[in-house]
This record gives sequence, C-alpha cells and structure tokens, in this order.
Amino acid sequence: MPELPEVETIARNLRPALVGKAILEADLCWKRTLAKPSAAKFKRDIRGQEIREISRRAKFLVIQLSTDFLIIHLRMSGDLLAIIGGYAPAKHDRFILKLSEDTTLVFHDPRKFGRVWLVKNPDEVLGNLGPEPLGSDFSAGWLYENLQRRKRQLKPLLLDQAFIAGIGNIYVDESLHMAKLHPLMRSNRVSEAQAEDLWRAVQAVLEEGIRRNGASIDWVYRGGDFQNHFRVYGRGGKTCPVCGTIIDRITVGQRGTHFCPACQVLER
DNA sequence: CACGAGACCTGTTCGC
DNA sequence: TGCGAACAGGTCTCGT
Repeated sequence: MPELPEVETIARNLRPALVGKAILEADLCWKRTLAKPSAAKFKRDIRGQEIREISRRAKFLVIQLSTDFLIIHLRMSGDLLAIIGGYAPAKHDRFILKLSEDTTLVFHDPRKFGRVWLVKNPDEVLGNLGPEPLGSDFSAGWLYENLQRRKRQLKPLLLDQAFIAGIGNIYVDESLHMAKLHPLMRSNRVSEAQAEDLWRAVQAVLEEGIRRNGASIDWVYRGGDFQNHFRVYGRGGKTCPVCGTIIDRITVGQRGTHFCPACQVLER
C-alpha cells in the first residue's frame, strides 16, 4: 500500500505517540522481517534506546534512536501502529516493540514483504536512493537532463528508486496522466517543456496525496481518502475526467498500468 | 544498458 | 456454493 504520501502520513501520525519513549523489548514474530543484523544482536542492541525522532526518506520510515537508526520499509501490505494501553496480539503482527508508558509499536504485514533494519549509519540502507521528489534537488532541469541520459520507458524509470525515490504504482500513473505523457514513452524523447510538465505533475500529485492523508485501498485502511480522487489508477474502462475517453489498462513491467489513450498519446 | 520473468507472501475478488 | 485464476500499494535477482 504505501508510497511516499502514505509513509509520510504514517510518520506524522506516529511521531507524537512515540518520540521520547524508551524501548523495553523487541519481539520478532516472523524472522525474515528483520533484514539486519542478526535477531540476537538486534534484540540486544535495541533494548534501552530512546526514540528521538521519526522521519521519512522515500518509502522508508527512519526512526532515530539514542545510538542507532531503526529503518522500516512497509513494502506492499505493511502497516505500523502505535498502541497505547493493552496490546492484544493480532494475526499478521510480524514485529513488536514494547515501549515505556504502556505503549507498543506493532508492525503488521499480511504479505510478509516488509523489512526492518537496525544500523548505525542510515546510508547503509538509504545510500542508493535517487532524489526526494518533494525536495530541493529535484528540479525541472535535473529531471530533463537525467531523462535524456537514459533510454527507458517513462513508467519503469519513474518507479526506479535509484532514479527518483518514493513514487509507486498509483502515483506514477496519476503523474503521467496529469503530465499527458504515455507510460511507454522513451525517456530520451521527452522535450524540455514536457519534462517541466512531468516535474510539476509529480509534485502536485504527491502533495495532493499527502494533503488527503494518502490512499487507503482494500483491507489496509488507514483513514486517507486519496483513493476517491484517482483520475486513472484503478479506473480502466471508466472515463477520463479530462476528456471523457475510456481509460485503458495495460501491463508495463508486470504492473497494472492505467492511462487515457486520448490525453497520453505515444508518438513514434 | 534495458527489459521480462520469477521469487517472495497472503488475501480478496472474479469468472465459470 | 465451490474452486481455480487473476490481481494487489514493492523490490530483488537472474537470464537474454
């Protein structure tokens, strides 16, 4: 579920409930959820540290502790909950931190794709990420230049976290639609004006997602409502809100891809 | 370098 | 109603 706006929403919600609390004990329910280090070292090292700050980098949650960084990626179905008061174990809980003041941080993840790291240096995990799309290094000029240097299809390139970090399947489809660019267009054929449109669209769509507290779909509900404002994502067979044409659904890089065949024309 | 397929997982929804 | 197939917010690895 979580792309940049959803992870940002989670970080904002967790911050007031967790910052300042101490970690009493870690409990790992599904072994593979822990990416680094070993379970024994993890449990030993994390105990007694205090939660200093919670932030986001791309789709990662970064929890700064007294001496280490706890980094979490929710992948497809992960969710993080701060439970104040009695904690009752639930079916898909994979990892639990018992905190001071009767608080529990629960990592709930039905599909078990999510991962957790405990590291001294966050770059060990975050070092290969591209620029933050809502950050100052992401400019129209940077985007144009870097699109020229590749010859990839736009959609898979924008999903490549080493190229730009934080965009996922929903927001890429929405961004390309807003910029009126076809998902299969070659990146090196994007004009300077089109790159500027794409730059603007990516930021607008992500900002709207954050403003609406992210998108909540299916059984993973977190209170966001961006799902009620999708223009193309998940709307194959329905009409384009801009021109009324029927939205098409294709597969690109094994991902469902939604676009308007009239607004987003593939020139060749 | 670019791309497709397969893995990793469980749950829901759809078609017959 | 039952049952298999398709599909789901992500990313990694391997072969071509």
